[in-house]
Amino acid sequence: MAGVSTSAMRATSSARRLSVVRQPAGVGDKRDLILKAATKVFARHGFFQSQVADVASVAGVAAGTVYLYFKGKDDLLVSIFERSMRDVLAEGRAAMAGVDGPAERLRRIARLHLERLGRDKDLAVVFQVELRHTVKFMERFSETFLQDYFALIRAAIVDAQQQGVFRKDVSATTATKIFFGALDEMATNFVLSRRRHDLRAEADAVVDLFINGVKR
Amino acid sequence: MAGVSTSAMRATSSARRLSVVRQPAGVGDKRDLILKAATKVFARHGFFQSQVADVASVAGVAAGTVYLYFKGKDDLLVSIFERSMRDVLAEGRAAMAGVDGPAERLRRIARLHLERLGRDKDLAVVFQVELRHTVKFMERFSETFLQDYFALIRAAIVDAQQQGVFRKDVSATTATKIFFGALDEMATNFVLSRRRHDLRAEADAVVDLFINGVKR
DNA sequence: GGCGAATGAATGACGATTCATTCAGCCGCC
DNA sequence: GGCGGCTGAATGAATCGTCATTCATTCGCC
Repeated sequence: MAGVSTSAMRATSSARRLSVVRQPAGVGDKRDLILKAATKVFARHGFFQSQVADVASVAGVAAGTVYLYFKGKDDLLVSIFERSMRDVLAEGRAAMAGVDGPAERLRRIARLHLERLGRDKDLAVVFQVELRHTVKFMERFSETFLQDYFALIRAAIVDAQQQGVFRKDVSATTATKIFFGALDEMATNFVLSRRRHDLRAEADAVVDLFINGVKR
Repeated sequence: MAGVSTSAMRATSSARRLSVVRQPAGVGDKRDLILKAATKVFARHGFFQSQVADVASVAGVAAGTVYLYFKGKDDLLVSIFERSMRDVLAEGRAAMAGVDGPAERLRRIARLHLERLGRDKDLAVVFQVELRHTVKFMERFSETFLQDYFALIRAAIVDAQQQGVFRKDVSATTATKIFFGALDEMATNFVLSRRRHDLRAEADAVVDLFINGVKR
């Protein structure tokens, strides 16, 4: 515990070099540090079983310090969510630019989706499990993140339909849910299993099946 | 509240008629009553936000009574899960019997899956949201229920592959996850939205897309 | 010396669980 | 048939632990 504390302090102070205003670098770093610690702790023990004091100690700060950066325990979860969400959507939109083939677009989304979660398992656990604690929370989750994310997928599908590449007799909305659902299940499976997963291959499999079906 | 209490007592005592041993009928009823109340309360407020006292009061019993039937709060959740699970699997297996076409089998599973959840929204909420609180819990969930449920789906797919109706170049396991994931997302969507859903139609859409894909 | 950041012990609330007590039906005895 | 006492189910107020949060104090830098 002393070790964690010490290294955390070293990290903070070294990041503070040469800035006139100390806020930006220092504050950003500590906020990040706490958020990262919270992700880890929540992933390992679950949100309700985690104590703020644990998060603080993993971050190498005192319990009270958490409250200098966050409104409360809930705010930690919300912040983890919002930060990642911003990144995902930005990355997703960027990846869409300049890609035309609908199959290729869906493949990009699928790979991005699974590879991002594959990169940070703690984050994946928080997204697949901890963020779904409450209908209240999930509704909020849906209304912001999913809304936009679904729109991204849906746009690719609608385009393909208009180009005559995809069937027009399936609702784009339904197809979107199915595509997302398949990806989400892959992610959950990855989170729950100890085996290694070739997430890129799984992403491709989802796209293949979504487009071609299982029929011979 | 007095009303609830009274009717609960009436139910109990009326069930007690003419039995030499009073346990069986009476106990079963009260356990059920509490379990039903727990489903409702957990669905509305979330497991961690729910108090045992609330569950008790909805069931029309005193807080302490809950502990005569269940080991503790967790046990309520686990029991809801296990009871439904038993039913679902039995119903699923029964529905498989005597159906040959793989498409038809999948359709049966899909309809059963969504229609069951559609029938009792509180139960649906508990299954889609509350049962996924913790990686620990989800692992348990996976290892029992999903294991068997996946096997049910997988068998249908493997059969179809062997009959030459489905492609053999996709892993049956992967296909199973995708199929389940799609259904699960439909269910979650239903749980989170206020709109009415034609769950039978959605089940059919999932099967159609799963088999034929979106390609024109 | 003064300032803001950080600390962490103390507080207060909350809620799961317990258990001493009540209650109702039933039995055997007179 | 009626009565006192037994049994075990049910009660719910009190207990006990557990944290989230606060805030008086300290720290370290300009």
